[in-house]
Amino acid sequence: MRFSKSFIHTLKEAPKDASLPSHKYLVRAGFISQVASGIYNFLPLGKIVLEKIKKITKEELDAAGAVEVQLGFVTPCELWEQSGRLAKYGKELLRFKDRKENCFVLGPTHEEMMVNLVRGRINSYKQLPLNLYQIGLKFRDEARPRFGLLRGREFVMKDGYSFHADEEDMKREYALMEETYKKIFSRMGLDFRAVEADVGAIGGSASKEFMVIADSGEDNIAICTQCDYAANVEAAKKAKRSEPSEVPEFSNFEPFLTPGIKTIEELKEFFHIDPYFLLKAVAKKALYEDGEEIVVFFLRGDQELQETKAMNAIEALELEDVSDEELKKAGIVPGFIGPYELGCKVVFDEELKGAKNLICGGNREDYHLIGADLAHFEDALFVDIKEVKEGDECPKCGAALQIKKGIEVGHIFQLGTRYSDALNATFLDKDGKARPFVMGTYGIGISRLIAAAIEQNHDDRGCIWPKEIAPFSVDIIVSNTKEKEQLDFAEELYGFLLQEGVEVILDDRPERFGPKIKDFELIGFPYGVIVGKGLRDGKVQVVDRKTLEKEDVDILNIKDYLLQLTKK
RNA sequence: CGGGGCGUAGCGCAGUCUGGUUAGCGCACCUGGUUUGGGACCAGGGGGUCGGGGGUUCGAAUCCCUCCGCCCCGACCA
Repeated sequence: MRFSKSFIHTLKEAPKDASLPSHKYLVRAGFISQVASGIYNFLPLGKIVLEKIKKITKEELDAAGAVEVQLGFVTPCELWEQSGRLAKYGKELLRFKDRKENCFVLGPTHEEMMVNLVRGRINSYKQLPLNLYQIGLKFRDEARPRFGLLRGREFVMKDGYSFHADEEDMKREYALMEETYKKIFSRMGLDFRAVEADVGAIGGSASKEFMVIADSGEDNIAICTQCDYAANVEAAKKAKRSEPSEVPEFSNFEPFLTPGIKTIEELKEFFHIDPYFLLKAVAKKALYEDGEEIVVFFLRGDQELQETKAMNAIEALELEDVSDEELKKAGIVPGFIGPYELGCKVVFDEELKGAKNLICGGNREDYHLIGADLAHFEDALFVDIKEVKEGDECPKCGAALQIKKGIEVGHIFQLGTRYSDALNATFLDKDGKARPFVMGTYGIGISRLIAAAIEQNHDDRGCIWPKEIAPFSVDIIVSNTKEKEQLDFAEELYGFLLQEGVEVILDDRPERFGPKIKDFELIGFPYGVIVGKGLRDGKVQVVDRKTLEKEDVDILNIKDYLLQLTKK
């Protein structure tokens, strides 16, 4: 492609509404432009990258035996009613009516459509398994779209759904998809981790997220520094700790006057005790489908509550903070909350099972209880509700965990029969009995990957594209297009590389050197060839975008040099 | 949805508080010339419903009402 005819328009200044590097650079370099909140145009450069990502995804999925289809973007409300998601999905579903007053939604995901497509066509266990996928637009009317392509309302997603006769076969496919996803993201040159994820209210089955490691990520993930353990903090575990060597001795279980001493920090000072032996109470308001209640979560004093775990523990839809006033109204004494005779639901962290020699709140203003032994609460709910922190021990190997930020670019899920049940999609098994399909579902954020790649690979000059998804691998810069020798040489090199199948762009614009090299750096082509003054001495310069190092190359060798460089 | 901010040329902004020539600057764009290895220079030029509607006023980008859009923090969300 010739730069002069390519509809590439770079900007010197970033649009003011961009904040993240990927957003700024993708707009400045002319990859995308904003249409409305969370909706973007893909300009020629952006389109090339998008197609490359699609292509890699398709190749690997096809190789794994999945089959591509394309479902309607506009889907009838009826299906959503059948699955029960029309109400549940809420405002994120963009609904509208056609001229005949039929209700439709713009598909935010396609479980319903895909199940509907398969039911009636697959009738026998002999036709299973089946893995169908599509790469296409999704629309979710997000409350707050942001960060450019990272969280748009309209976005490109690959979504796949597999159908199986039994759980075991579904798990086999799930493992195959995990391997396939790893191949896909590796080919794209990304630093990523497959992490264990929260399965949430759907429950029961496993789920993994694929995270591109980047500081601007919205998810926190715990990664083992030694083994391959990695998990979203919403699901991360840590190894069981051994008790501190210094155990406090309490002769009795009794109330103790602690005037105005409320926080863990204050208690630690007051009693000169390791917070390990303090019982921390975190009160939350839990919302359920049919009401709400106050729940108190207890942890050791040196731990923090992980809200997603806590929410799952009591099967709540949501947890909200409670004010001191609300607590008092419920007869709870903020600052002095303990498990004894507390008039609400309590949950203990699993680490507290059988714990003793504790200090806990006395449920009475200015009193704590010392020498508490949780053996009294044997029948209470003990589950993992604590947040994993930097430096905690890995549950698999015991080495230190580190916490990093990640951008979720893929998610695989053992779905089970949730949708096939709801939509009555069944097949006949060997015994001629009708059974619901056992399903898996697998997603990749295709357009989000464009932004994620740049969040991970950029410097203060612009994008640094991984080679596999870069728009063009070589940018031939003609330093001065009025110098006939330069232009002729560049044209010849351009023709040669095209013929050799190298993805090359020729910067033949009648600009000076400055803007051209700036654009090279901003757009982030992997290699630049500067055809300029050095030509007199029989040299051109090759620039590596990543290192910004320049190397003089003899014009007699440049063709081989470039072929070598861009060879896959 | 709660809190904050913004809306003036394709992009970035000044002007608004304190109403008053023809609404200005940088970049980009067009013409001519010079220049040509790190976002050139000189001269000339084109481009504006000042987000929309309503109001106050002799007079509104500027004051008031209202609607819309966009961004940020949070809540939410795969």
